[in-house]
Order: sequence, then C-alpha cells, then structure tokens
Amino acid sequence: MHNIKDIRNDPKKFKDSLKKRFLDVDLENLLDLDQKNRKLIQEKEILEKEKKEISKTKNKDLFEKSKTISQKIETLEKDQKSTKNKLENILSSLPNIPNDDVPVGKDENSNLEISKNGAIPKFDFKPKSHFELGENLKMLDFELASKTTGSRFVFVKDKLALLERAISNFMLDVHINQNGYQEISPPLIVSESTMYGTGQLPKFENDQFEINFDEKEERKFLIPTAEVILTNMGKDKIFQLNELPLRLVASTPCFRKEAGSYGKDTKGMIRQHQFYKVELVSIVEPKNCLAELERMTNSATKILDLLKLPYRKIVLSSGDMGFSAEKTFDIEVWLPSENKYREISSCSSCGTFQARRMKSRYKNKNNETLFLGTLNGSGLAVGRTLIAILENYQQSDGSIIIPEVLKPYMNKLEKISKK
RNA sequence: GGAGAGAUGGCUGAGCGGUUGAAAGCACCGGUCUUGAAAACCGGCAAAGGGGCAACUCUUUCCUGGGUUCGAAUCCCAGUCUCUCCGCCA
Repeated sequence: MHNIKDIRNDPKKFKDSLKKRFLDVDLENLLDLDQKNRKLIQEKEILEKEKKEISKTKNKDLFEKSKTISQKIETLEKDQKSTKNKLENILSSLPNIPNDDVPVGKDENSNLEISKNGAIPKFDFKPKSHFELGENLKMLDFELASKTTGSRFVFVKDKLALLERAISNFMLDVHINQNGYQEISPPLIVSESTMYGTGQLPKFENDQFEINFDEKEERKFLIPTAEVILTNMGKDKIFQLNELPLRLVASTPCFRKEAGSYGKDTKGMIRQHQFYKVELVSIVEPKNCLAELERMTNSATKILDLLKLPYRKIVLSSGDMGFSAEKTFDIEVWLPSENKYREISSCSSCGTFQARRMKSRYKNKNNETLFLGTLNGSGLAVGRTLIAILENYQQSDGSIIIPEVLKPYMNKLEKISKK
C-alpha cells in the first residue's frame, strides 16, 4: 500500500515509478478522490466541533440544534467513507515501487545475472530427469496421486520421503543455528485480512485455495507460502526497538492453484499444487531493508553451498518482480536434465509496503511510531531441492548419492538405489 | 455442543453518563548521579486522520456494528474474539 501523502506531494514521481512496472495509473482520479475525501473530513470536523461545544455548555436551549447537526454529520460521514473506500480500493491494487537499483524491463528477459557458484557436474551418460529417476526407483508416484487427488500432486515414497524430510530438517537447523532465525510452526490457514496484509489479496485471489470454513466467519485460505503467516505475525502490532530485527523461519506446506500456468511444467514435481518450503521472514527497521536482503539471500545460498549444488543468483527486473516487492533476488539451481538453471528461491524486500497494509509498526529512537520493513525469501523450496539433488547426484545406474551434509539426517545412508 | 467470565494505551491494569485521551505500575526515551553500568531521583511517552512553512491546532478512537442521550469507555441490542468449567475429539 502506498502512502497517499507521498503521491500527493509528488504525483509525477509516483506515476513515473509505476511506469517501471509498465502500469499507467489514473492519477487525476486518484487525486480527485483524495481531495474530495479531505474536503468532506474538514466539513465534518467543523460540525463535530460545534456539537461538542453545545454539549459542553449544557445549555438546554441549544439541544435541538445539536440534533440537527448530528443528522448533517451522518450524511457527510457516509459520503466521506465511501470516497475513502474508493480511494483505498485503487491504492490497494497498485504494486510496490521498484528500488532505484532494480533493472528496468518488461519481463524475465531483463533480469541480470549477478553471480554463479558451484561446479556443474559432468556425466558420461545422458542425465535423467528427476521424474524418470524417481519413477524408476518407485519412489515418486504421479499416477497414484492423479487417481486419488488430481493433476499436479505427487506421492513421495520410501527413501525419497525420508530425503524430503531430511532436506527440510537440515535447512531448518542451518537457519536456526547458523543464520539466527527463530523457528515457527504456524497455522497453515489464514483469514482474508491476513492475505490482504502481504498482498495476495485482493489482486491474486484466483491463485489461492479458499476453504469452506464457516459461513459466518471471515473467509479463510490455505497459505500459498509461509511468508503470509510469518509476516503477519507483526499485524496490528507496534514493536519496541529492542525486538528488532525479528528473523523467523518455518517449514510448511504451500498451496497454490497455479492458475495461468496451464501447460507449463506439467511433467514432474517442479510445479505442484502442494509443496514444502522452508521460508525465511525478516522484520526490520526500514533503513536496514537492503542490507537484510543481502543477508537473507546469503542465508539461502549457504544451503546450496553446503549441499554442493551449482547455482546462480540473479536480480529480477522491474517487470518480473512480485506485487509487494521493491527488490528481488532469485536463486536458480542447475538442473542437468533441462541443461539450465531453475528457480529454487526468491528473496524480496518489500520495504514498508506490506507493513502499511497490515499496520505493522515500531517505535524508533525518538519514540516516533513508524512502519516497519518486511522481507521474505525461500530458504529453500524443499521439493525443488529434492529435484536438484536427484538430478545432480544421479549415477549411471539410476541410484542417488546422498550429499554429505544430509547423511546425518538419513540414518547415515550413503545412497538411494532400487530395491 | 452446554454453562459462566472477560475484551481499555507497547504490556499489566483502574475507571462504569459530563475537563477521562483515559489513574497507577512496567517497558521505552532524555537528563542528574557514576570511571562505565545498575540502582535512585527528575522529566517525557497512545494511535489514526485533517489544517498549517512551522510553533501549533482540530477531529476521531477504550473489540466491531447498531441504539438510547444535548453528551457514552461507562447504559441497551447484535456480532466477533479470548479465557474457565462440562461434553466430544486428534
């Protein structure tokens, strides 16, 4: 959510900033609504003051007048509220403004590679895809999932299920013990206002799983990422300075409809309706956002370093960034079967954009109440890490060597092979 | 699902028709003291919104939404949430 005052002060700058997102805002309308809103507030306040004074005098002769004033206030208030609503509806559907150092471009073609790490493995045979490997091992079962549930679901079985759990536990341990994050086991269901807070609603409703909970209550959704619930831990809260920075990590299932990706990645478990992800969230003073983004990204790449998986880091262009982000680094892992890098983590700073939506604030040194900065990043997507391990650690016989750091989590198992 | 109790500032907690935006304590910030810190003492400290270059000022807000009243944190109605007890249950 943008601050209307900033827009009012420098409308042109605001319009230009959103052009980087290839959006053309109707500023006229926005400013008109803002002006109308403020005018109505002023009129209302004059009457309110008058009414207040009458009641203070306790003069019975003026009581009738006070009644008529009340009626006028009521009409003004209705008008003002509806104007404010219109204004907020527009504001809440506008994305965050890209940071100055974000490359400007329409889509992923303008993303910039920043660094490459790790040696790409060489095979003296044609490397198989993760789904071939998994199905041959009889440890990935897509057919069964489509029978019980539908497309874009999978059964992970036996040693691969263990591997999936090992990956998740390993990541959690690194983030908790080495990177200074606090572990959270959060609700996987959130209310509508929580989804609004991080920006999933109102614009991206069609990618969310809404659940039928209780007609009378606020609408409820399955989380598309733990970012939603972790970031909202600061919802309607004013933090003391000594509570910051707050760094949180959770390993949770994520649920997405993947609307609009029909035909994309239909094979295998790259794109599923349900997947596990270890999520990092930081809540910080806004001035520390960009430094925290570097720190968070390093926390994520550390996992890949430890797993000895080759990856590259890229910075997303203005047109490719998510709705709430001001700057985003993607980390892409090497997938031998595709002969290219694929996204395994996305780390974003949202500045104060989300904090404004969920009223997440803190007291600074001067005791002023200000909006916080929020960041989120995958550390990492568990399903895709599983894929990357399968493909990068595969042997000619179809077995999978267990990465050194995961062995303690796998009962010292050395490799996964067909029974 | 049945029966009670409650919801007030960052937190704890008073107030129960008219200078109450709200006592007190804690936390926090500033100062005195101290080699430094702690303690002690002094001072400051709710939020949102409007007007103003600013000093400042005005309005709203005591869970939410209605109602009574000239006037509501305080009275009435509805709803939401939390807690306790009983039942059910992983």
